[in-house]
Amino acid sequence: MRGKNTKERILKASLKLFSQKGIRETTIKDIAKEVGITEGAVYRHFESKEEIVLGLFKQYSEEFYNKLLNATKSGDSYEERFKNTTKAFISFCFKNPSAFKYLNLFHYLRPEDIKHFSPLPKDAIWNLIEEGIDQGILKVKKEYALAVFVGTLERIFLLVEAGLLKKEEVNMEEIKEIIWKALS
Amino acid sequence: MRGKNTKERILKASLKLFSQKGIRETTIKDIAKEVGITEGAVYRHFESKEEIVLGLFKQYSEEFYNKLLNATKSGDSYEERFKNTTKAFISFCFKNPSAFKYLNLFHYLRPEDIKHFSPLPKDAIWNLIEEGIDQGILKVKKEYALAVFVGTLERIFLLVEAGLLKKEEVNMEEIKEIIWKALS
Amino acid sequence: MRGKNTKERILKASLKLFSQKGIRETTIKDIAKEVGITEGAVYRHFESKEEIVLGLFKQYSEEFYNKLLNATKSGDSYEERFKNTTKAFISFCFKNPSAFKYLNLFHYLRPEDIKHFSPLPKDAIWNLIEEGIDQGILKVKKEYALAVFVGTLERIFLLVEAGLLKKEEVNMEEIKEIIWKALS
Amino acid sequence: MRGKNTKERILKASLKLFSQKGIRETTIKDIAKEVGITEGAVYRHFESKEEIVLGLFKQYSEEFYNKLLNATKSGDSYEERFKNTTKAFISFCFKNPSAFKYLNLFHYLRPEDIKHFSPLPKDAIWNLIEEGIDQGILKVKKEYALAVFVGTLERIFLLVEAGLLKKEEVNMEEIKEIIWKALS
DNA sequence: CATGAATGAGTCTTCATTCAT
DNA sequence: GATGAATGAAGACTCATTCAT
Repeated sequence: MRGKNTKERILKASLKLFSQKGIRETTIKDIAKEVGITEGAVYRHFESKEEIVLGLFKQYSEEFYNKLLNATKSGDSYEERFKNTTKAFISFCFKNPSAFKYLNLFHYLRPEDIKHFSPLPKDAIWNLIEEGIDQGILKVKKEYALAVFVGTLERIFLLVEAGLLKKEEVNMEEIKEIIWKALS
Repeated sequence: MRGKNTKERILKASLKLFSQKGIRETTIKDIAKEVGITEGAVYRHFESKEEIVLGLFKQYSEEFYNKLLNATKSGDSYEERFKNTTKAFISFCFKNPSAFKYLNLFHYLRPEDIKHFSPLPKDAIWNLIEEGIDQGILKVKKEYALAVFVGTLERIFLLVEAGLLKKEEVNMEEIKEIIWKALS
Repeated sequence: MRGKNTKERILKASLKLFSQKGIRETTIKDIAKEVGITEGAVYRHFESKEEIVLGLFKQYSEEFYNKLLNATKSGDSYEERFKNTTKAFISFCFKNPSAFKYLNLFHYLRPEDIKHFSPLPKDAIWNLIEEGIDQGILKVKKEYALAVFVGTLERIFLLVEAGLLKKEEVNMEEIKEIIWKALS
Repeated sequence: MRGKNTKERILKASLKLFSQKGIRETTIKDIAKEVGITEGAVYRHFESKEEIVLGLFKQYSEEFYNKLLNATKSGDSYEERFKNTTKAFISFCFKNPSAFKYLNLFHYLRPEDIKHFSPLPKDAIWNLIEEGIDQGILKVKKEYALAVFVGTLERIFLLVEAGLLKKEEVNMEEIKEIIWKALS
């Protein structure tokens, strides 16, 4: 074992580059260079570029899902659980901006691939919303609720990424209130 | 007649393929075949693939911007203008799904390229929102308002594209109300 | 059309190199260099190396089969047809030594691939032999007869190729007599 | 015990794989896996893949030669020695099909390499044939005799390998008669 | 002696672009 | 204006060989 954690380092470098430049635009050589090894070495750890691509999606998709799922369960009232879920969402975005960008990339570039994975992050939110509607707390069509929830938070993230909004200016409490007001 | 509008046909075919498969995944040969010409002929109308890519962005970005801008001006009250803008947004999405998907691709894959263009569709919305805030009608931070507006509508579109929401079920009136409630 | 008959020239060069060095040992670059083009150009004419490999097998396998089949039908007596078939075999070998070597390569390297092709050269001989046995002219098990016929002639060819026997010393008449004696 | 005879086990595994898939198609990793060791370990026993390739040829070429040579000497009459040699040939083929296929591979893929080795199996037969001709027992040109002898037996083997002839149906006595009739 | 990570030189294949016709 | 053959620079992947452990 010459390098330590090479597999992990490859995944990390891949995520970074994929989210920065895109999947097709990132070559195995780019990844190898970022890690500090040669192209061939990558293939000792992964059978193909596709394995890296899908492996990363699976890993972060599950991680995000679990974070959201936990949040949907933590809190005394429905509203608190709702709030915690928006927090968890925003929190994941900003702690793993590369991962979040990467996951979103799939909506546009590889919608077909997404179908093979479950559960997906949105499923956690979906369930939360359904529950809110069943209890009469949320008052809008569930698809609209999902769109407001996910769409708004994703855009907040993109505005920060684009430099149009400062990270420090992101006030989770306020954002949660806005979404809550829209749906209830 | 056959050779007429070849440039337009190339753009149309490119948009279709780019939005379906991605830019990198679409070759000049693919485009030529879709148009019914040969590879070399494409280069009689465009200097490079990049010219097509950016040309398309410019064209639809401007078209979308203009549609939105007009909408922000048409209506007696601010609320009506706001409503008309959401309608114009949704309307553009569903009439030009390829173009909308294509424009969004740039947020993830080529954020740098976007900066060279102005005005961008969001600028029209941005102005509308600023105005609403100045007049005390909208009550939230303008970045949040933009996030809710654009994020929600984009997600509605994506849900339809993904088959999770039927086009017929999209009720503009209701959606406008939700956004309006969130921001006012 | 910059070069003439490029496709044909690729096939010719491939056959030559494959039969000299083996299929795996011959690269697309080797072939391109032999033809006087670049690697990429090969792919305008063939989708893959495999297409060249199998295409060549099919082409010469059929040609050889047809030559043999015609020979099995030309002649008044069975013996004369038999003789003509040995002549046709030897004749094909020496006129197309590359092709013959190439076809034989498949017995050792790609026996599986052979199964997908029919008819094969040996089928023509097989039928001739069966007929001879049915008529009571040939007196040995048909598999043995095939082995003597094909094995002997192939070895004659290999001895010439190896420089152990001069082409001019190959006396078809005599060889036919030997085989005939063995089987009748 | 496990590490014992590793060299032999590598050779055995290599022969098996080479004869099944071809030399180029067999990787050091394949061989190592078959033996149950790792790639690096192979290089503790052999300096290169080429050393294995040639080592195997040498080993089995000599073994086959010796078997044939012994047979050419065992028997009271020339005819009996001739018969025993055909038996020895067939016997070697069927007891070591991998080795026989492997040796034959060289006729097509690496004729140059063969020249460096002597004696070769055919030399034993060559001498037997020359003797038969000198004694006036065999009546055909010696090259033809060699072709009939070796070609026929090799083809018998290939027919069995291809599943076109059952091993049980191979009657050495009869085959020897056919060859003898052809040459005497 | 053995491991298996890493190297580096290929190998097949793709594709934007050029250019002779 | 159009064709499609050819170029040339990459890109994904392979594999014999080396080497740190």
